Amino acid sequence: MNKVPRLAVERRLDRFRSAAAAAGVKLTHQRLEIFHEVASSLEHPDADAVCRAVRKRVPTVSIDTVYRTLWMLNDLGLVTTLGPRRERVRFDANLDQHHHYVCVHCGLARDFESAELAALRVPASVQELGRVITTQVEVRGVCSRCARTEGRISPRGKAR
Amino acid sequence: MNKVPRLAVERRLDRFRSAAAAAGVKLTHQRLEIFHEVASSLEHPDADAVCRAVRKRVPTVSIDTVYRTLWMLNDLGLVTTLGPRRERVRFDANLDQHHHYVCVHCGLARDFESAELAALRVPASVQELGRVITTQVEVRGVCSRCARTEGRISPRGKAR
DNA sequence: TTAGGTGCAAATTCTTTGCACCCTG
DNA sequence: CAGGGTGCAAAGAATTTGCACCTAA
Repeated sequence: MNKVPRLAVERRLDRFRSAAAAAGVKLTHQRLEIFHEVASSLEHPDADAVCRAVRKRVPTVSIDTVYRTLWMLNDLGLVTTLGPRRERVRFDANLDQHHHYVCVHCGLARDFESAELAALRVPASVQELGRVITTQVEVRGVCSRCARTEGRISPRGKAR
Repeated sequence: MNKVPRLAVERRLDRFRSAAAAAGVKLTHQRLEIFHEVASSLEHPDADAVCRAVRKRVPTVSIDTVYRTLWMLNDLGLVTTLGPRRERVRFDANLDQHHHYVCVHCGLARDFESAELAALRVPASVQELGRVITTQVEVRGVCSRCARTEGRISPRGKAR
């Protein structure tokens, strides 16, 4: 349950300040606290966890501000998401070892296999975290159909 | 937009039939159609897509039966999920190339880095699908804390 | 000052659950 | 025939949105 090194957090906050200035978004107390929480945590918290943590310092923050801020940070490229990217659960009947290519624009998903990937082993640091059950590669990109359709792609704009 | 080869679908259906018998669950018309839909699709459909497809053949299936069936198939180990595993969106402020270890039991997530993984390149078949933006490895397992707590782990039982 | 940001409450969306009837084994 | 399975309707949970007031720049 370590923390992100102080220096790294500072660097991230600085990056936020510049990005905010560049994008013309305001640096509110709430936003700084929300970003600080994500930037200093190794837990990859969800919105609710961020909200609860931030409330210790800003008791009035609301969950909707947390969501709005996190997605804004995502749009600014300052945070990414783990697991669901605003998608629903999807099911997969392919039980063979395989990996996924997912289009961040339309959600298209395809399996792929790779002997090279199948051969790789996870580093020792991972073994220390616990037992390993599966190892999957998730490649995110823009599928050729979307690339054709859109002049410019926003990895997560208004589109849902 | 190819299909899963007929033979592979048959094999999957057979596996379902045996697993169902072994687990003592009934092989209803709905379940067969639902599994057939997932087993023959390359799309990794979500519950709603499965429901719509199945309704073409069984107009009365309800979305809740689809959900119940899909999770049952998951519990039987006949399907897996892509992306969200019944989790919420989680945020990550680490912008360096890294990978994730996620405990399927408690949801603990940790970053890890690996020169070996960073060096690997995706197969050509993936390039054909579209442009690649990120490549991340997701290792799923049971963290040591959960392994200690639980005698036996169900990768997704009642626990939520 | 003033446009963008916040909190509140209400709306949405996705998913799950209770229950009475139905069908597989 | 018995007990699990299904559909319906309603509940829940997570996330988003409309709006009036607030505040950083």
